Formats: sequence, structure tokens, C-alpha cells
Amino acid sequence: MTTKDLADLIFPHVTMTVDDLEKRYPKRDLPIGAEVTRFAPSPTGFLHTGSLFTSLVAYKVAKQSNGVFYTRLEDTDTKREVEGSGKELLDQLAVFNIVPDEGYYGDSQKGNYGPYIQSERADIYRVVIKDLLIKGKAYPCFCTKEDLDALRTTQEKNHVTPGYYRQYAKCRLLTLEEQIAKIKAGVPYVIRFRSEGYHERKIEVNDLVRGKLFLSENDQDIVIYKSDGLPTYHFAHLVDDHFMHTTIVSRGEEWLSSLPIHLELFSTMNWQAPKYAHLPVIMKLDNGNKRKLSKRKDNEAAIAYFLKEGYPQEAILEYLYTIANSNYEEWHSENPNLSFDDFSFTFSKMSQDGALFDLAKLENISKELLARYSKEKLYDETLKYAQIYDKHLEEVLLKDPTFFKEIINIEREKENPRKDYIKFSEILPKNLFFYKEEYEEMFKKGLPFNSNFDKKIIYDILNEFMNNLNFDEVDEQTWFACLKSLANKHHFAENNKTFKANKDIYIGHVGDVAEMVRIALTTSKQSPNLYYVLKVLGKNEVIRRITKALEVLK
RNA sequence: GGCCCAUUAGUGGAACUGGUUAACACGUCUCCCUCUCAAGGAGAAGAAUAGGAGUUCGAGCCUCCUAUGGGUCACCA
Repeated sequence: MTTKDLADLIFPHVTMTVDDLEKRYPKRDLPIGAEVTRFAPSPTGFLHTGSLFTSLVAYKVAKQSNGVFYTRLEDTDTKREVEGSGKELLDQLAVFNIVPDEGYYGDSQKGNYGPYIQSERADIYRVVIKDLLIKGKAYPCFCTKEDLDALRTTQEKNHVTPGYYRQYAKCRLLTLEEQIAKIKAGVPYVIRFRSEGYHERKIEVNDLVRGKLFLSENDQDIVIYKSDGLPTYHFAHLVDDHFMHTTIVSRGEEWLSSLPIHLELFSTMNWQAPKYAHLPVIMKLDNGNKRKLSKRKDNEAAIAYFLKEGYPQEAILEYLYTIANSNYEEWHSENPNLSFDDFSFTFSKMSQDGALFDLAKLENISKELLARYSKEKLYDETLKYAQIYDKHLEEVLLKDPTFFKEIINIEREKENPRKDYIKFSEILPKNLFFYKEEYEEMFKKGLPFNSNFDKKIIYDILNEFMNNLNFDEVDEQTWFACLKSLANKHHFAENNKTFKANKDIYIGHVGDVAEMVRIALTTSKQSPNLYYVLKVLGKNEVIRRITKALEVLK
């Protein structure tokens, strides 16, 4: 009996060899320095903020080195798989312009190193497992869940490191004859890797983010082939990243502790391991405690949440860049006209500690960004948002694009533009009063005129204002001068200072007068610059609204 | 619990291979400007770099201990 007999018994139909696979997946023809990176999600749900972060980094690294960024679907956990989530993941990535050069696209695959869906790669994994079996580096394990639980319990009781390794690895000790007999008898089994490592021994590893690290060798005989015929993550990582020729594996830091497993796997196969970058996990403050962004508890964990809220995708990416590289913000303020595509990312400038998700920062970035959009761009982007998330908004936008653009263009497209909006969803609510029907609704709720002033005075001022409308003919300065003289005529000071100095002469100041007009036109005490509000509304509408207000004041 | 990683103001974080008053940005507060708001301008507060010890002429940076936080110990990824 030889290991070959065992291997043939387990995989009678596998005739291909590792060498055949090497030929099928030859080295990539890429310039020196080009990195091959990947994003390899599991189809278990929505796109997590942390996953977007990881994939952004992988994408960026590949792009800036003229390399290849590809995607791979890690669907070996059939139990946790969520129908359709693979496609959703890729679609959301595409929203951020993170589009793979090859790999899994959600509903199709493209590239010479496929298949890019792990469940379709079962025969590839089997070739490598058979090879390990023949080399005696893997063996079948017949332990049941109960056996393993019992093992763990005694290990815990005896205070030894729990796990399946060395003398605790019962099935590792089985003879070939015993293994073959059990398999022939139909006893269910998995295949384990035969580790040669010692936990007491340290290995030096290099992580792109963390630098030199000393980790214990792996000594666990980990499962590489599950009873359902699919590999575990560790093994799939070995095979896929080898044959797809990944040069940098960037993944969440939760993988750091299994790095020794991966390294042992690579060295057993005599394959060159990729470079690794273990990225910090994005955290959140919860009752004073830092913790990982949780899919269940935190809205911010799902990138879809931000999209739905109306944060522009650019802002989200930019925010992620600020936590990815500490020098990003500085670079950005020095190069205000460049986009983050021009930024060069470096692993060494990445923080090693999990950043807290900082909503205020995101809001600030978003606000700055939206303020710099031209009216055309803001309209287009808002429309895109509305088409997916807000039908009512969409109607409003499509019904009168010009009007909407006029509204949002108030004090935009200049050196210091207004910064009113942090997300698309805020635009309409902040400008409702411009729309006739909405104005009517708001009007019904009453006009909040300052009760310190006599209704009669307000009436007279508004009336006179309405009868002398000139905003169409004059510039802002002149118009405002007229408002001042109107104020003055009614014993309101021309500015706050003179009012404060002469409270006995004046009943108020021009600001109070402006407020009257503002309330009549917008039903609110706050609005953008009045002059422009008048312009956007137009003479007829202004007259109509003031007339309505006058009715109330009678 | 074992092992691994981390720890600089509320947040993100800078500080070259140890070298004087610990950047900057967001946030907070104050004042100015302004017809309100959003901005803009000026300024302020806020950290003896988790605590302790050691090495050194000198430590945020090196070493050790402690504390705290995070990760990981599956036929999940």
C-alpha cells in the first residue's frame, strides 16, 4: 500500500497533475513592478464598508502599478450563501468605479485564469489535494463533530492549546491500511493538511502594513477539503492565489493570525507566497467602547446605507482614502484639482490601528465636494440618485430641470460657494419653498412673523416692497440699497450697528425687514440670499406670494 | 484563557535612522463680516504621547512590566 493507492481511492477520476495546472495557468506577462491584486468576497450579504475599503486598496494598488485587479467569488460556504448577493456585491463595487480587469462580474466571468467562482474550481483543488495526498502531506480524517468536541473539552481542561495537531491528531496516526479500509467502509471523512510546524517556533514574516512580525509556526492539521467536496478558505487561498498569480493579498487584519497556516501551505507546495497586506478594520464607538463595525447593529456597516442616504460615492471614497493613507488629506489640499485617482497610495503610510468611523468627517468631505460641483453636474448626480432611491425627487427633477438648476445654482460656481448640502437627499427638502404646491402647504402652517412688530407695519412694508419690485432691472447692490431705504422710511435702521447705537430712534433694522420679505416668500426665517430667491421665483410669483401674505396680515 | 496586533487632544492622525515650545485636518467654542442661513476671515480651548520602570547626555520613538482596546483560536470566510 502506498499513498498513491490512497490518493487514487479518494480521487479516482483526477488524472491531471499540478504540472498540468501550471501549464494551463502560466505566469502573467506584466511589466516589472506591476502588482496583481484581488477582491475575493463571499456571497453572504451586502457590501460591507470594510470590504469596500479593502477592495479600494487592492484596486488602487493594481491600477497605480499598471497591474491587474481581479475579483473572485469565494462561495465555498454553501450554508451561508445568500442568493444573489454575489451580483449585488459587484454591482455596488461598480457604483464606486471599482471594476475588475478580469474575474467574476456578478453575472459573467472574464479572464484566462478562471473559473473565478470557487465552487466551479472543485476539480482544480482536487488535483492539488491529490498531490498532497501522494506526498503524504495530507490525510483523511474520520473524526466526527463529537470527537472533536470531546478533544477540545479535554484540552481545555488540561490547559493545553486546543486544536487538531500532533499527538492530538488521532487520524494522522492511522496507517494507510486503516485509512483505506475506513474509506472503503464508507466512513465519512475530510482531508487534513499534515503540518510539520511547531507552535513553539517563531517565524519571521513581513507584512506590507505592519512590517516585520514574529509569529508562531502553524502546527494545526487544518481541514483543507470539506466533506461536501469543497475546499476551506485556507486551501482555496493557496491554490487560487497561486494559479491566478496574485502578487499582493490585501485583506482584513482578522486574517493575520492564520497567516502562518498559509505560509506553511505555500512552502509545502514549494510555491512562492504572495506579499501580504493586513488592513486595519474600521471600528465604531459604542458606549465608549471601540468595536468592529457590525453588520447587524450598525447602519454604517452597509455601504448601501450611505448610498441610500445620498452621500455621493466620490465622498465615500475620499473619506476612505483619508483613513487609508494619512497623507491623503494633505495631498488633496495641495492638489485641489486632482482626483484621488492621481494620488499614489502606499502601504507604509497606512495606520495599523482600526480607525473609528467618523461620520462628521464624511459629512465635511461630502459638503465640500457637493459645493464644488457645477450646477449641471449636481443636477445629473442628483438625478442619478433620485432614479434609484427617490421617485418623487426624480419627478421634480425631470419636470423642470432648468428651474431646479436655477435653485441649486444660487451662489454656486464661485470662489467660496454655498455649502448647504451634505447629501443629495437634503437638496429638495431645503428648497421646497421654491415650488408652488409645496409653498401652499407650508403657507397653511402659518407665517412666523416676528410678533415684536405691529402687523400693520409689516403689512405696509410688504405692500410697498411689492409695489416697487426692481430686482429684475438692477444688480444685487442696488437692490439691497433700495431695501435699505425702504427700511429707513419705516424707521428701521440701515444696519444692525446703527440700530444698536440708536435703539430709541429705530424700531428695528434692515435685517428685520429682510426677514419679513423672506417669511412672506419662503414661510421660513432662513433661506439663501434674498435677491437670488426673488430672481428664481420671478416677478409674478413674488407678487402672488406677497399678496397671499398680506391677506393674512389684514 | 493561550497567542498575535495596537495604544499620540472628542475624531483621523504628523513628528526624518531617539535631539529643543508634540504638526495638520475634522469637530467644539469665541469674535468679525453678513439681510437670515450656508459660507468666509481671525482667534481660543483641548495631549506632559495609556501607566510604571529601564537604556541614554537626551525617548512619543529602543527594552521590560502592567493596563486598556482589537483580532484569532470551526468541515465560516
